[in-house]
Amino acid sequence: MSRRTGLTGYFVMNNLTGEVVLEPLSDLRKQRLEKLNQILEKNRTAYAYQFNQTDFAQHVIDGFDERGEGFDVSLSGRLMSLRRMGKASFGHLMDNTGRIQIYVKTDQVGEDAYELFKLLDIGDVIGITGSVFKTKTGEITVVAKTLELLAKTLRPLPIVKEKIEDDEKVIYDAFKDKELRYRQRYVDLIVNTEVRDLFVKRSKIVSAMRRFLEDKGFIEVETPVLQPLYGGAFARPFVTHHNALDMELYLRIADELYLKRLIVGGFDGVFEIAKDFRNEGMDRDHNPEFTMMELYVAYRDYNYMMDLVEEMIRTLCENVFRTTEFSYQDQVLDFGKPWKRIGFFEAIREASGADCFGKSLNELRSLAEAKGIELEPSANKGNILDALFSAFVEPNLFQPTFILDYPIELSPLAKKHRKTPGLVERFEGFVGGKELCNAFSELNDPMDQRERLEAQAALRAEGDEEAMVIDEDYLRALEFGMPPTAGLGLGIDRLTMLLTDAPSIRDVILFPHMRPENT
RNA sequence: GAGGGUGUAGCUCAGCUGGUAGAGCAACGGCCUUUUAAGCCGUGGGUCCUGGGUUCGAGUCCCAGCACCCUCACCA
Repeated sequence: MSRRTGLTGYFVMNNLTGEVVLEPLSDLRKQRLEKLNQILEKNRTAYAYQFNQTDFAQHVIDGFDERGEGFDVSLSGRLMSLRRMGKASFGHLMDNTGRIQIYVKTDQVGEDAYELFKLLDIGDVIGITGSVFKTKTGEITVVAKTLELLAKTLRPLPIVKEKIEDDEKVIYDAFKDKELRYRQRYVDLIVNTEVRDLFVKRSKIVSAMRRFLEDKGFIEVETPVLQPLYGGAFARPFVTHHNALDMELYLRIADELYLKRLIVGGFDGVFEIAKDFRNEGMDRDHNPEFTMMELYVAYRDYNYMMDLVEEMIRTLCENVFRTTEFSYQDQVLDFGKPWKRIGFFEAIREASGADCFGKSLNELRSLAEAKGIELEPSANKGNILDALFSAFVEPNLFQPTFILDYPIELSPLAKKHRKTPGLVERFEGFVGGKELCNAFSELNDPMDQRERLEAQAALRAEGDEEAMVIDEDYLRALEFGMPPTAGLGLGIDRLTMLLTDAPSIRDVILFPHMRPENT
């Protein structure tokens, strides 16, 4: 928070302490404010109300061959480069579509407008009208007939100079400090066009997914973010407080239990694309809030869901990217073929040589320890299997793979396997070494579900903070009868990482979580 | 949580075994009406992340802290 105090400094409040201090202005900022004053003397305002642009940079360039020289256009955008030569200047204007060169000279715009132009800085938002021509070096350019300032920048933009050499864009002194880029994403987006492109792709991925699901007849719904009980995943929640009700509420860790209530209610196919919140560690694959797509379909099982995931990802890749092959961290991913399918125990056996199926807790413990896994004394069967899987199998699952038929201990909401006791009908999809999605034939037997949640409650009582809590209303819903149902959760952020070759989840989240800035 | 790395001008970075801070770009002033990393001449610009300590003297060495990055651990 700050308010302007003339030309000597700003009063700035520290967001953490509430302390207000006078922060002196850097010379660069003093110069900008001085320019603003000069502009105001001749121009009334430096912040316009509107501008009617008729064209966009890229369209002007693309349409040049057809429309020819001398075509009149009006454009608005941000001034991104400036080459002044006395009474004439070149620069580049960047708008929503791209960059185009502009040419401003006194005898075209008039002296008043040129005087104003001299006070502009890189980063200023302007509107121009003018006609299109090609310079003698062959660049399509708009020569300005009128020029107005739409918004003055008071802070210097990190200048990124670029040159086209052999059709390759060479960037000099890129704005690349990761901390600044994440904290001031608005600057990152202005200056680093590939960042902007990535988030456009993310948007297209989500809308292609939505279109695919709607075309299948599923409907999009919204369920509570603020929940009196949380469930649907193993995770610690964020806790908040409702003042009027004077009660604790949790930010959801998953949509699952509410969406299945809707299947009970008679919807045959529902999905939700929304934020979940998990109060856990952060790393390159985890942000405390992240976007999940969850889908539930009545009368189907996990076999149907595997086919659907394959079809959905393939269709989405074709529609958005026109390809099913993606380079991810120097390897090639292929979403065009059916995914590899392998059983959970089989995968562990293949990767580690340990045959864990049907073993007792003590047998599992010695198997794991023989393989060099360190275990908490309190580790249960689920923990040990999970540890073995994470250590030996998960890092090597690069090509799209479904791991299926998990031990029942790891999956309290999944239906028992129809053939093999001790397993549930569940699969997880792994791509690029990451867990991308998780699905099961949903447990719809209310008595079985109660027993499994009670087992979770027992774990909780022993100190497992991530074990699930018993949700009586959910059990009541199941007692009204839920059709056989297939359910899926798929991480949108991770999918975006894979399809845009992003190494960190922070690169696909516009405003990733950061510790507070210490100003 | 552990280990490693980074933090210097608006941006990108130099700065040796300790001697009071530098470059390129940007900015400011001057010249320049087809330039494009425009050019030429000139000028200014710093809480060297913060706080302690050692020292005659600290950007540099020591201690503590903060932020970010990487690896590992934890965590579905």
